[in-house]
Amino acid sequence: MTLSGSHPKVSTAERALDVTERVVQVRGYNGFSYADVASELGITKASLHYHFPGKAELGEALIARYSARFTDALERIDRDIPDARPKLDAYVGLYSAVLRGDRMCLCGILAAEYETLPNGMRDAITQFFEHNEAWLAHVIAHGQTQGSLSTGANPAAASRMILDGLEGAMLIARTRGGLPRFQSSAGQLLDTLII
Amino acid sequence: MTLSGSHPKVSTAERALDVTERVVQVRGYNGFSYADVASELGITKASLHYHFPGKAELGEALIARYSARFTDALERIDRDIPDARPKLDAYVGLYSAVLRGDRMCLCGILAAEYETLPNGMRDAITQFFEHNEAWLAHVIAHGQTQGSLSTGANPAAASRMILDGLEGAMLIARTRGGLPRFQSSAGQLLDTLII
DNA sequence: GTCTATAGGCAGATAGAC
DNA sequence: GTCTATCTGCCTATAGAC
Repeated sequence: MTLSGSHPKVSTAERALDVTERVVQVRGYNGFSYADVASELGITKASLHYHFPGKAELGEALIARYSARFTDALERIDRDIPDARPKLDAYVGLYSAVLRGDRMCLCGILAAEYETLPNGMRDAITQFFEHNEAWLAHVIAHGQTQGSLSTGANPAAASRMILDGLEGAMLIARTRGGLPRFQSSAGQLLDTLII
Repeated sequence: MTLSGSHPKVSTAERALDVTERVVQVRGYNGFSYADVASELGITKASLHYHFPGKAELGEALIARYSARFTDALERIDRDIPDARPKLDAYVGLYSAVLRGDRMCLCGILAAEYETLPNGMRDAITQFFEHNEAWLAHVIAHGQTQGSLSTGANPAAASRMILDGLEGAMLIARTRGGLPRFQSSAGQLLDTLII
């Protein structure tokens, strides 16, 4: 971490993760190659193998960084926004930002390829969804005791519906409707779920 | 179509579609090869190329058959079940049957790989989702005029929420929770949506 | 850290015999 | 319709020089 300028130097490994993250979110894990990433970085495939020994390790590092950032974002929402419904709106905002870059949720697209992935990646994907569900359930439960939010379903069931609905909405919006369809669907979901 | 026995002869092309359908629903379009399908059929890759000139044509034939069957199933539900909510339950049942075979909805898994697919496949996927949404909207609107069903959302919005929710629930259930999680989530979705 | 060179395998696809 | 044989290209991965 540099303190000097507005353009801190970024390691090659970090830039490789940036490029890989994008191509995987667009084309999937089975739809990208070391050659894709290396050529965009301006290095060779062999150099990329120096930073990440194999595709599996690159994939695992990818999810690890993505999950850590997502966790940070969730903690920030929890800290900065007091009421439950605005928290959920901010959660939807995270998804909107991804879709705006014509990307799919990383773990959503990897979930589709689940059966072809190495075990380390599978476990990390499972944990990502578990953590998201737990955070949503916590926000909903807290909103209920706070009195700022009420729903017909219990927190665990409501959190599953939100996670499923948002991932599905992203998946389908990328084939037609794009961001407007996603936002309309996501807004309707929260409006219907929160009484 | 044979009328004779209980084991009618099935053409190689048809059997090839059966195998391809399964491997794509499990591993995705970028996760299977001509070799996979040919070896399971007990023929060579070259023979498979006789029936389907290329992977794109095989993929297009696959969606065409899948969509036609799905359309038939929807028509049957519409004809045989009078009330809206049981129709929607039967619709969910179509998804449950797919997941029971450890598969993902064909067009759902292909939606994840959308950016890597040939144009013919993309268009067919879009149409599949459009048709599903239109059918759901029609069922909901009909149930409303019938008086057997009411929802806070309008039929178009409700149909999007159902489609998104079910596709997302399938996607995530395959990584954890399986069929029980899907059915719990789907049931909750309809219960919440239908007032 | 990055390179050149290369290995070994599998991909999708075609020609032509039977 | 199915086969053998083959092509070309891309894939992941490694060895070893700089």
